[in-house]
Amino acid sequence: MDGDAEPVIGRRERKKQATRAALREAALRLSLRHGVENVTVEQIADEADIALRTFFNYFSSKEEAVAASLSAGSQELIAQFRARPRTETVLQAFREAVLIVMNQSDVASRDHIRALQLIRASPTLVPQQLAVLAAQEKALAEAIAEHIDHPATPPAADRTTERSGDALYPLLCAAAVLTALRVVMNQWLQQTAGSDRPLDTTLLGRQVDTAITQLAAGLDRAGRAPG
Amino acid sequence: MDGDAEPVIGRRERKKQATRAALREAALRLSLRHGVENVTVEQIADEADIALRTFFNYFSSKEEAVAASLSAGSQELIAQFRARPRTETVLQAFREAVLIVMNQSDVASRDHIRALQLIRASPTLVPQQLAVLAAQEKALAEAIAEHIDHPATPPAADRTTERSGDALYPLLCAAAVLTALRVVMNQWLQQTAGSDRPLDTTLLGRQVDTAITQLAAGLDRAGRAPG
DNA sequence: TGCATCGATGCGCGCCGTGCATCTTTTATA
DNA sequence: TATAAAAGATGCACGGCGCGCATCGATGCA
Repeated sequence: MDGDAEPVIGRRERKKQATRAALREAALRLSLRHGVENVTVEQIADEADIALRTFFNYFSSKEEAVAASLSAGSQELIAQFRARPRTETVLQAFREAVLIVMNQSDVASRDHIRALQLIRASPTLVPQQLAVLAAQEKALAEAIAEHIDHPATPPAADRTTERSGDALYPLLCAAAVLTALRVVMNQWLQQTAGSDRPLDTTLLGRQVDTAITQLAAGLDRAGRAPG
Repeated sequence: MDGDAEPVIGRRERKKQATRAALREAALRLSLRHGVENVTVEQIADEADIALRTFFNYFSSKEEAVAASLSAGSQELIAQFRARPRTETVLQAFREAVLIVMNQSDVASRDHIRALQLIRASPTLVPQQLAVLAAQEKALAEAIAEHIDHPATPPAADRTTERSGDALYPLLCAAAVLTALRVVMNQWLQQTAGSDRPLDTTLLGRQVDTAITQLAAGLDRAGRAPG
């Protein structure tokens, strides 16, 4: 949320961010080159020209360092969702936010995609991806609650009986759409595996639309017709 | 899927399963008593009276050993879903399967709940839980595809253009309902935290219904009414 | 009964993650 | 500017982790 852009940042803070970025990028680069399993923390620290001990001041494992590349894009998605006008429904707003983030050809965005590709290639990182998503869920749930003007923590504590459905909605909706996005992204990454540069976002956009449409339609289906 | 019940099982296989179960139960018991962080693999092996080295022949970490208690319940849920008649819609069938599994007062089921409680208490295990869910997704997606009579791998490979929506559905639906179940279970475990024995499944049943109903309704909502 | 197979075990090694003490850089203050 | 305080970076050491390897013993089979 308030992650960026205090105008006054000392040299100390800048160096910390630089160190963190160097470690994050080194972890991603080496893991893409040699595979996550074949990279040691010491190699990552050397590549970034940082002491081994210092690595652990920033990340508790190499997996966490790689996953850090995901985190940025995740927060960006939440921010874009919050920027959508309230005239849009929740699912409409989410769709637009996804497309905006996808079409950013940022450096951070590129690393985000690369990290996702890496995760597809190495099952060790799947839990990390899902952990990032879990954190995203909480943030998006709050954003959704605000979007529909449903205060997250109602001051009146007496109506605890039947508001359970309403209290559930933001969590459920956030979890569902992020899960849908994950499924679509996985399919898209699978289809575009191998090709490096172009990254056809139009196809991804169509698939996001398909998934959100199905969610909005209720995604129930009848069983096989008898006989 | 085919995990159980060849009638002829030699002593060797039985001992293997016993060893695995002993390690799994020891890991869960010690973790519940002392917290996951404060338990070493050596303690688990000692508790189960198994050599330390042998532990790693079965699990690659204590987290994996604890998560094994989840896996059983997960597979049971898929099996119950497959057993539902095709006259039920996908979401109806899933709801019934969940309730059946929840009301089993099995020993395995009890361990399943205890493992979930343990996960809530120790963030180290969240990735493991999500990893189990990821595996569940794949299995449930296949079950859903069969339930709606949608062959997972159609022999005709020519219609690759517009069947993307249909191919997406099982994955999307499986991911969505399992995510919903996870959200509801987390809320329920939070509410019932502290009380050991009763485990009010009726409340859980209501919340599962609420979540599935919202999914079936499309879970879209309008933004805050302007001005 | 003898042999082949396979799991359990002990040993050793390299990596992981962290507490602690120290050094260096940055920031605040006189 | 000079100097002290604060905070991050680094080196060191230690215990746990995860696994390859060789060996032993139990099991299954002829």
